[in-house]
Amino acid sequence: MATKNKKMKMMTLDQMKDKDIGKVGTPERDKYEFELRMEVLGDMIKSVRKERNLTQEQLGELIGVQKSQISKLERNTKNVTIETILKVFRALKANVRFSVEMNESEFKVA
Amino acid sequence: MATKNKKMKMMTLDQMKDKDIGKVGTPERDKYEFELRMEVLGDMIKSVRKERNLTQEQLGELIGVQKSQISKLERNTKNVTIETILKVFRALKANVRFSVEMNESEFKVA
DNA sequence: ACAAAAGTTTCCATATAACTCAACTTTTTT
DNA sequence: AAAAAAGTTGAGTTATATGGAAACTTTTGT
Repeated sequence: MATKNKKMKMMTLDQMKDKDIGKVGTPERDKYEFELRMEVLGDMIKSVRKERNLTQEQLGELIGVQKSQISKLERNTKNVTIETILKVFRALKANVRFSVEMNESEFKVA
Repeated sequence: MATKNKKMKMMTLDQMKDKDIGKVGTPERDKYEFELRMEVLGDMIKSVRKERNLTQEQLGELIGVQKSQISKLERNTKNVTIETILKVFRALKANVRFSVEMNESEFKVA
């Protein structure tokens, strides 16, 4: 495990990538969340899928699409719609949350 | 203000709606974030736009689209792509974050 | 080293998101 | 109460996301 603290519930995707999600099998962790930047959404899907021990084909079956479609989503070959994102993560029993944060300072009225 | 605590940095969209974002002008708050559920993304855009004191037309100009397009986005007439979401919030100088949380328990391997 | 499984890529069709323009409605201002 | 500003709606166009099928490549297992 990359982190020292056992109370760790949040991790970035980079952290995830670093330690390779596949290897992490600590059973104490029954629920956690991690953030992601938009560009890495595909990696996000892949990570969660792996965590669920599913192949692209199996995930595809859950959703009702071919494995090639899953591959495309994971590899970010297209700009993706919200509906698709939700569909995928719903199948993976994962909740998606969006958050928006405003940095007041940076905005100047024209 | 709907909340008692001044350290409040997180609020749901429902809370936002309740108190009408337009009225909230407390200057102490230089940066905050709130979550949103997918279905209310349009409201999210509207709220942030209002916070920025922009009209739909002005926001449209920033992005390079007509005000009617902004209206449609705010009114959730369509399923929207990530690119569009990012484009809008980027114009509003707001950072979007997606987070995914897995609920281990709910998943059963078939 | 071979076979099987998993993942990727290309070509293609179809559905729909993104967008404009113009007319219309609602809200705000004076 | 009128005018102006802001927001909404509908019709139509264009770009592109979704998806399938099949061949291909990479990885994993034996």
